[in-house]
Amino acid sequence: MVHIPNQQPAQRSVPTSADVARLAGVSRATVSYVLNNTSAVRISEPTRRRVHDAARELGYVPHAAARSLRAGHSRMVLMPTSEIPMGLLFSTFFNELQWALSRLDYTVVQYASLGMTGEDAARAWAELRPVAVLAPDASALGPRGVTVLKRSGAKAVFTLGPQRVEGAHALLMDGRRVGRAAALHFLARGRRRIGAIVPTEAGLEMFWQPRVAGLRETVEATGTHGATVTELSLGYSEESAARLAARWRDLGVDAVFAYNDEYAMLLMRALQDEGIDVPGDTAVIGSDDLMLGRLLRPRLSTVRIDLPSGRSLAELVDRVVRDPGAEPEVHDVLGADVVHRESS
Amino acid sequence: MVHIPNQQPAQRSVPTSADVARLAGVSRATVSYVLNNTSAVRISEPTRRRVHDAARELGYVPHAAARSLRAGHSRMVLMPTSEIPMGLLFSTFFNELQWALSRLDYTVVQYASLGMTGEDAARAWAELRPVAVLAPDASALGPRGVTVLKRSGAKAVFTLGPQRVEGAHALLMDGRRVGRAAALHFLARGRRRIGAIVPTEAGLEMFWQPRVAGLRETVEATGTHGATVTELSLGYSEESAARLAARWRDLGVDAVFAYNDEYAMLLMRALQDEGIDVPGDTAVIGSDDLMLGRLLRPRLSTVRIDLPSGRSLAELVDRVVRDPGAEPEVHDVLGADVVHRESS
DNA sequence: TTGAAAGCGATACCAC
DNA sequence: GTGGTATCGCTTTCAA
Repeated sequence: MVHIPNQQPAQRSVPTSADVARLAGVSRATVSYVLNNTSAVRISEPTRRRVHDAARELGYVPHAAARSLRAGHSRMVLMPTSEIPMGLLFSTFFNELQWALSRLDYTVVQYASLGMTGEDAARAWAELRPVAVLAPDASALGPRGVTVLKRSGAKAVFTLGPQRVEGAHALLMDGRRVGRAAALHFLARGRRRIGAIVPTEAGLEMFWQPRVAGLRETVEATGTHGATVTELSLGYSEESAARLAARWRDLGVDAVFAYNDEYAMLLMRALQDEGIDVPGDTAVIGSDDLMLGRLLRPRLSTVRIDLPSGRSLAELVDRVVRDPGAEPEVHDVLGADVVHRESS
Repeated sequence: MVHIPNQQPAQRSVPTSADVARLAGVSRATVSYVLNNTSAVRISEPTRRRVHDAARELGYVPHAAARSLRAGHSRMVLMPTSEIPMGLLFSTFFNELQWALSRLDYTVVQYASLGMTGEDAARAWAELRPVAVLAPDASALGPRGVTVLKRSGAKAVFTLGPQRVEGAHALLMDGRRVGRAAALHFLARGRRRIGAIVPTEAGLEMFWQPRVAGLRETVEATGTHGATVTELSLGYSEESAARLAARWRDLGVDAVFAYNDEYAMLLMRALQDEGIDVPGDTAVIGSDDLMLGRLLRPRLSTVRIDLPSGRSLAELVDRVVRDPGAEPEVHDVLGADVVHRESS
């Protein structure tokens, strides 16, 4: 393509270390030594000065790609993101992790991988030659994907989520524990006919399915006589909640576990508007322990989810990067306990 | 560094196109042609096959850095992130934008730039040679920063936030409009002594200061007799809200604009617990139009903030990347209107 | 239709 | 102390 310098008179092309060298009257090697403060080589003060001045004058900035190509490795940590909006809890967690990693001098790259799955996605990620990959969804990666990543030089492959996968380290976040905590709470308080509020919004299955499964399993495992679990769909709107509340008495449910606090609050308000007493007629419990749940009357009971600190996970990642040979470990990182307030 | 292959027996190094060429018995050029489907060159079917097979067998994945180094440009869009957790509204917006960009075949990279400011940060970003930079905080970038980025080859530099900066395109999100909408609402309804709830949490100034400024300006501009604005600090906790509510009657405030709906809900509950009638004694308005505000009684009035779609902004970025010569434009993208419910 | 080779930008070894 | 130069992996022009 022919490039005619038009309105941009000063559109010089991007300065390279060669330009700096030329201007300073030294070799590119010297430029590199000075700018990287290479300790193995001593450069005279006047030369250093000339190089620094030249670099400043040209506005020279080193080229990260060229550097890591030469070095044969980078410090990029890849975090593929999915389109679905996770709740406040998880986005806070990911944010923290990201910051902790950058504090350890990693470059964290969030990469949106449009509807690819498994090996295809892994290949796309591998092109960036990340030193570590933190994939939120193990199922979409698969053992083949892990192999692809490792072959391409990734020293650490982690999955963060409800599943694990062969060959990768896992930060296992077992949502079933959330459902289990709720179930035990209800059963201990004599509730038997348990509803499970499930969001109709697409893409959230990854979060609610394990929670409901945990609820079910626990109810069945305890073998409490007459205990049942019923799934109930709820969209995130007042109308949807009103519709569900309108047929509530027919459902014969005396306790309900909601996917999270927001859905719980929505439902609880609709139940109250319908004249149903909470917790008298129906006990309600949410999850995530949002501050706002305390503002309702009765105050919302909830399952508090404990996630490890971003810092500790960043350190774990760092450790694996430094010792890539180690056997993949599974870290069970999700804790869940009931915060009993007034709605249950 | 000496590398002794120890526990990992199959630790062959990462395959390159040269390895593929060797295995397929062709040259590296041919490998490139085949794998990139170069239309300018026709390769015989048997050769294509051999190359593909070899690539598959080796698990070959091209090296993005090498490729873009050679190409002289990349399609990376850099979005520096700040440590502060923005609200749901903005994180949704950024998410959308990110996805829209990746749909336009850009690689979106979120980069955490630890406490650097201005030129330093810009230099760190420039090392990645992004084709575009979307910086959330104009003030921290500065005109010098913009220059650095452009010098390093960035075709589009955008700021997204309440301020603009010389040389960069701006997606101006003028928070003062939010305060203005609230002020007009209160004044029209005869309220005079207006409180402004301001979060004590650090790092949020960028969001609330413009809102409060807009509130102030508007009250002063209308010159309503006896109208005042008082800033009131509130931490995100029930205790903090209770403390503020306890001294409420002394404050003599008949209307209060909260930084956002969450703080508004927190305060409103505390006021009610203190026996203060909302909206009778004090009108309350929040902002962001959270669903949960509708669940309180009275339903929370709010200032709804309109942000443009991620898609339209992604297209704007794309347009500027394709025509980098264009004069920087300022796009005023934040709309604000009052949603009057019951608390005001 | 295929191959040889230049070159993108930075670094580090080896001479001088 | 400083400078040449090979090299990282890939694309692309030019010749064969």
